[in-house]
Amino acid sequence: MGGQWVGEANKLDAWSNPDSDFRQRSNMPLSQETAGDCEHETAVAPVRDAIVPLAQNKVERSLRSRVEPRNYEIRNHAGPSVIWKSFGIVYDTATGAKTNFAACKTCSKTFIFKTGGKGIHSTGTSTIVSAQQKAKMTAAAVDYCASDMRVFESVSGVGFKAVIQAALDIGVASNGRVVVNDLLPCPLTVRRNVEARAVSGREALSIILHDHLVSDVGFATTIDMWTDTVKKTSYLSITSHYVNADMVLHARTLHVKPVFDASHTAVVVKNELKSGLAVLEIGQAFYDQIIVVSDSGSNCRGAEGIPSEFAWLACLDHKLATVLTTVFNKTTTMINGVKSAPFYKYNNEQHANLAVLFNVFDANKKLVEYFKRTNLQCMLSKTLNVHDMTDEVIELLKKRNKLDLFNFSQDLLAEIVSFLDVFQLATLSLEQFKSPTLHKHLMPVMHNVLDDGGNLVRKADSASLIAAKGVLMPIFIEKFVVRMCMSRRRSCAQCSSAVFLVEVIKMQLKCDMAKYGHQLDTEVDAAVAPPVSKKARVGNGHSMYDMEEDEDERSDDRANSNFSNRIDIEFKSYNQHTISDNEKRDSEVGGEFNVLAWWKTTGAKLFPIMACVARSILCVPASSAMSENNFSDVGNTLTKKRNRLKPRVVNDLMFVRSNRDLCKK
DNA sequence: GCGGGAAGGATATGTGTACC
DNA sequence: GGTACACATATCCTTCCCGC
Repeated sequence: MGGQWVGEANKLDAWSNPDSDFRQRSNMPLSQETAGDCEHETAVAPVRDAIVPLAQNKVERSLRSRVEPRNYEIRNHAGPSVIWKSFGIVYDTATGAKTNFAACKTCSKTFIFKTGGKGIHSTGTSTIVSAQQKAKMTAAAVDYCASDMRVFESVSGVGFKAVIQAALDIGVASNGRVVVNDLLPCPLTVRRNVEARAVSGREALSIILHDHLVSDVGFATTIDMWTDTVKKTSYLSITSHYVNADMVLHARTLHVKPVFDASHTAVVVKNELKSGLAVLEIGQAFYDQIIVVSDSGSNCRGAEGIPSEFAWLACLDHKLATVLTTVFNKTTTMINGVKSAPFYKYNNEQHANLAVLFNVFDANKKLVEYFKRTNLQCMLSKTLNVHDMTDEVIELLKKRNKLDLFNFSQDLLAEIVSFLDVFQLATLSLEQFKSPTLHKHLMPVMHNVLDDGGNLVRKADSASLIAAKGVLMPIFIEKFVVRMCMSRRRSCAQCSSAVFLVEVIKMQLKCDMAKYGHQLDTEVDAAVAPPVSKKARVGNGHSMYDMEEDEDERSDDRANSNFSNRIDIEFKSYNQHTISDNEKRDSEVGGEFNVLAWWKTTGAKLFPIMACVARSILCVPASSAMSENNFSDVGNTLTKKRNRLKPRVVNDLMFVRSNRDLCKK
C-alpha cells in the first residue's frame, strides 16, 4: 500500500499540547517537530509535487475538528513503499479508527494521507526519470515484447535489467546514476499497453482500409486456420494487403483470432472472417471489393462459405504443392478388394516409364533413412542449394562405397532435381507477400513450364520425365490456371491454356479500367462543373428541364463515348508500351526492377486509369504465406511456459508485431 | 469575471496471489 | 516460469466553490 501526501500540518493542537496522550505515547520531544534532518525530508522530497502547501489550513481545520480532546497514536504501517520506514498512520486511540493522516515517526510532522495512488515507491522515488521518459520506456518495452516475442515478465528479468543498466551507466547516466527499476514498467503495464496499442492500431488500419474501399481500389486478405499444440485452441489468421496511393505494397496482420466453434465448417470460417472485418468496421457493403486468398480446403472454399460473399482465390503455393503431390505420390488403392499396383491411375502404355521415375523416389526414401540413421546429414553443407547438395550426397556415398546400396540413376535424379527446381523457385517467389507476386512471379513461372500453346517447353527430357510431365501438365492446368481464371472471371471455365489466361487478365483489366476511369472522370467533373439544377415544367408541357434532360443525355452519350475512347486509347497504349532503359533505371529498388516503382515513376503519369487497376491487382498475394507465417509466430509465442496467455492477448501481440507503425505509443 | 484550490471521477499503473 | 485477476494506488482532468 502506498500513499499520497497532499498536505502538511504544523503546530497542530494535538501535537503541541503538552498533555496530549499522543505525545506521551509517541515519546517525541517538541524540538524534533521541525527538525531538518528527519527522514521525511528526503523521503517526501521525491513526491513533492503531490504536496499542496496551500492545503495546510484545511489540514489544520480537519484535525482540530476531530482531535480535541481525543488521543491519537502513530502506528507502523507495512506498505510496500519505502516511505513507511519513516512514517506511520495516525489512529484514534479510543476507537482504534484509522484517520486520513500520517505522521513522521521521528518528528511527528503530519500530512494528509489520501488513500489511492500507485504507490509512492513505484513512481515517487526517482527525481531523475520524468513521466515522459518512463512512458517512452514503456512503449519501447511493448515493442520489445511484441516484436521479439518476449514474455512480459522478461522486462523485470535480472538479465534484461543488467543490459539496460549497463547501457545507462555507460551512456545516459552522465549526470548521475539512473536506477533501472525506476525506468522499467511492470509486466502487467506492458501487457495493458499491448492491448491499448492494438486498439489504436486497429482504428488506424480501419481508416486506411476504408479509404481503399471507398475509392474502389479494394484490398486483399489471406486467411488460414491452425490449432496450437499447447492449449489446442484453433486460430484464424486474417491478413490484409493493399497498395497505397504512393504505390507502396503493405502486408499487415488483421487478426490471429481464436475460433471457439468446434466445427470449422465453411460457414463458420466465413462468419469468423466477417466478424474479424467487423472489428475494423468493414461491413457487407464492401465484401465484393475484398479478395480472399486461402488454401483450397473445404472449410475455406466451400460453396456456402467465403466464395458465397467474397471474391475467393486459391493459394497458388498450395496449388503447386497439390500438383506435385498428386503427380509424384505413388498412390495405391483397393480394386475389387485387392490392393492395386502403384500408380494405378496411370496404368497404361502412355505412362509406362513412370515406374522408372518412382523407383528413384523409393531409392531416395531409403537414402534419407540411411542419412538419418547414420547421422550423416551433419556432414552436409547446409548453405548449399538442392543441386549442389545432390552432388555432395553422391560424393559422400561414393567415398563410403555405399552408392550401390540405393540403385538409382544419378542422371535421372539430377534431372528430377532440375525439373523440380522451377517449382521450388516458384514456391519461394509466391511466398514473398511483401512484393507483388501476380505479375512479377506467376507469369514467368508459367512461361517456364508452358509455351504459348500450353505445351511443354523443356527439351531433351528423359522418357520417364516426359511421362511425368504428361501427367502433371493437365493437372497443373486444371488446378493452377483454370481455377484462377474461374475465380477472377467465372464465365471462362473452358479456358485451358496460359495464353488464354493472359487474354482473360487483359479483359479483366479493361473491365476494371472502365470502373476506375469513370471514377476519375467523376472527380474531374465535380471539380470543374457546378451541379445541374432541375427546373419546373412550363408552358405546353415541354419544359426547360426536358430540354436540359435531352441535352444531358446527349452530353452523357458524348461523355460515355469519349470515356470509352479514352479507355481504349490508354489500354492500347499500355499494351504497346515498351519499358525503356531509362524507365528501368528509374524503377530499380535494390538493384532490381520493381514494378510498383515503375508505376509510381512512370506508369501513373502515362496511364492514370491503369494505375488504379494496378493497385487493385498487384496487392493480391499469390499465396497465403503470410497467414502461415503468423502461425509460426504464434507457435513461438504460445509455448508451454506461456500456456496461460489468453488468445485475445496473442491476437493483440501479433497485431502490434505486424503493425508497429500504426499503433500509437 | 477570474484565478486558485478542493473534490472527485476517470484512467493508468503497481502489488500480491491464485492458478496452470 | 509465467499469466490472470482483484485490489491498491498515483496521476490526470474536469467541475465546482470561494475569495478577490
